[in-house]
Amino acid sequence: MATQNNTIDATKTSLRIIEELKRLDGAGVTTVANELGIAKSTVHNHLQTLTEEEYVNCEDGIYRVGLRFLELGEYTRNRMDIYEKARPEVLSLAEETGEMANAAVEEHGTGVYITRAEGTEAVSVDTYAGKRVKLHCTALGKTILAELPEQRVDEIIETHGLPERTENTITDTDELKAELDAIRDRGYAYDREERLPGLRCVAAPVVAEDGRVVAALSVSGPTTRIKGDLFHEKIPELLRSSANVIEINMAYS
Amino acid sequence: MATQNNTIDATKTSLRIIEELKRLDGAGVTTVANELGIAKSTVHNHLQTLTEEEYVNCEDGIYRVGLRFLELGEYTRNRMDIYEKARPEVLSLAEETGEMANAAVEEHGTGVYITRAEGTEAVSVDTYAGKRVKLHCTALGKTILAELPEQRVDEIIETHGLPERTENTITDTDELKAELDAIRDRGYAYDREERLPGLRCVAAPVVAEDGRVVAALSVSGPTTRIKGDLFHEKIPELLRSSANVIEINMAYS
DNA sequence: AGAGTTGTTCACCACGGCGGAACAGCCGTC
DNA sequence: GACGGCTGTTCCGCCGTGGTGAACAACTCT
Repeated sequence: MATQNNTIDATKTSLRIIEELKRLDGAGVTTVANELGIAKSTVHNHLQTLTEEEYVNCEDGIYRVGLRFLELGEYTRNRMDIYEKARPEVLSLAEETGEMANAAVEEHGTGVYITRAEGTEAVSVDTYAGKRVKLHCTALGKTILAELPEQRVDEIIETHGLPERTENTITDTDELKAELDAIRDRGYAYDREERLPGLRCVAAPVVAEDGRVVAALSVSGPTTRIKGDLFHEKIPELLRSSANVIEINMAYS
Repeated sequence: MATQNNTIDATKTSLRIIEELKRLDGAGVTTVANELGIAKSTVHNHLQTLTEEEYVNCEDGIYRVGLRFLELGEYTRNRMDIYEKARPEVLSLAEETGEMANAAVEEHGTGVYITRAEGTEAVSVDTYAGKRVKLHCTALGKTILAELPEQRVDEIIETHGLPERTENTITDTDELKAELDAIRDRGYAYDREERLPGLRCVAAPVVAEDGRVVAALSVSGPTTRIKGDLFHEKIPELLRSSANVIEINMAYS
């Protein structure tokens, strides 16, 4: 666990314990200790601290992640102007298409959903606000990548790799670069079951005045429904239109 | 900073730095260091760690709380069955009253909003999902207190006190106890500008089969509008009805 | 170019985080 | 009801590391 930097190890283990609690959906001291391969007493001390600070709850010996994180998360989301600008557009996208509409931003080289809305026909998938996804295997992520400087794209590929999620996932750097060029020309991106089998996705970027990409919008639904004109014309048009509204709103405020 | 327990100090300072970042809406190393009275280098090391772990973002020397917290927060909220049961009721309460409707739970002796909805006439206040409020000065909090065992109420008063928020805030223990008795008899609670001037609130508890209070629902609006029959009859009735729906839904699932 | 910021690095030192073992509660089982 | 087998908790010692202040670097303003 030792690192060359002056980085604080205790904090890292605290965070790792929290992430483990999330992964296990709540657990006891020994379970976490075994899972992470650290001493029971260490885990106990961390959990005691986190509980005292009200970031973790303990009930009947089962520790769970607390709502303190919701406070910090919602707070930071509400402070993002892109969020309040994007939310109405995501809602109307969901209403107009009847499918699932999402908005995401890039953070530390991964995509983070900031809001989503379900249309009347929407299939529920594994996404929720705050959910993090790899950029290369989603339409949202690929539009964002297409707008980032190439140097940054290389960095992201370097650190995150191009892990395969389905048989359609782009796992080759050159292939991805070509795809990004195509997306940039086209103005929007497709996800043809590259992250989840059966799920198609269209996404368009929201670009600020200075040319930096601030977010991406997407509509996703089952391959059986998202096809033909809808896939190639209607949804892309709706997305570009919504993105445009947001871009204008952000420029004048 | 030393404590008698085996509690981890490094984690505490990390958390304190994060809370400070939230309070300051983003800040640099020196600002945080001065504000907390700890060494620059210490703050720097913590922020570097937190950035590396992707809990904090750094842009142009300004550190901000990251969306990682949203991930954990949304995740834990979505895992609460009370959340998905309460959400539709909160929405319909907002629709029926036109005002702001909320749901909150108790955590570590404070009230935490888990969801809210704005009616067409709703005034925007300072609440958001995840927001934490003292229990004694809100209708939501008082209904929860009224359903908790007295021993627990005493504990909470002990640790949190009864700080004055407005001139109407109940700051006396005996007075609060009497109010809780009245609430228990009545089945719902009032907030007559006890937390914010001009804001009135009605709340009802959601109680599980075993008698433990799991959440509270509320409707809030300006004193000028929330009055008369609405305040004393209609809204309380809507709240009790919604609470009942949730209670039944939770019992059979 | 200077003086004021800032963020970063460095090396030292004491203290506290880590771990192992011992202790304490709690639940079933035979 | 004493016994294992499981928890969570406490205790203590030692090595490691988190905290610090001062020196360094990068940067913005006069």
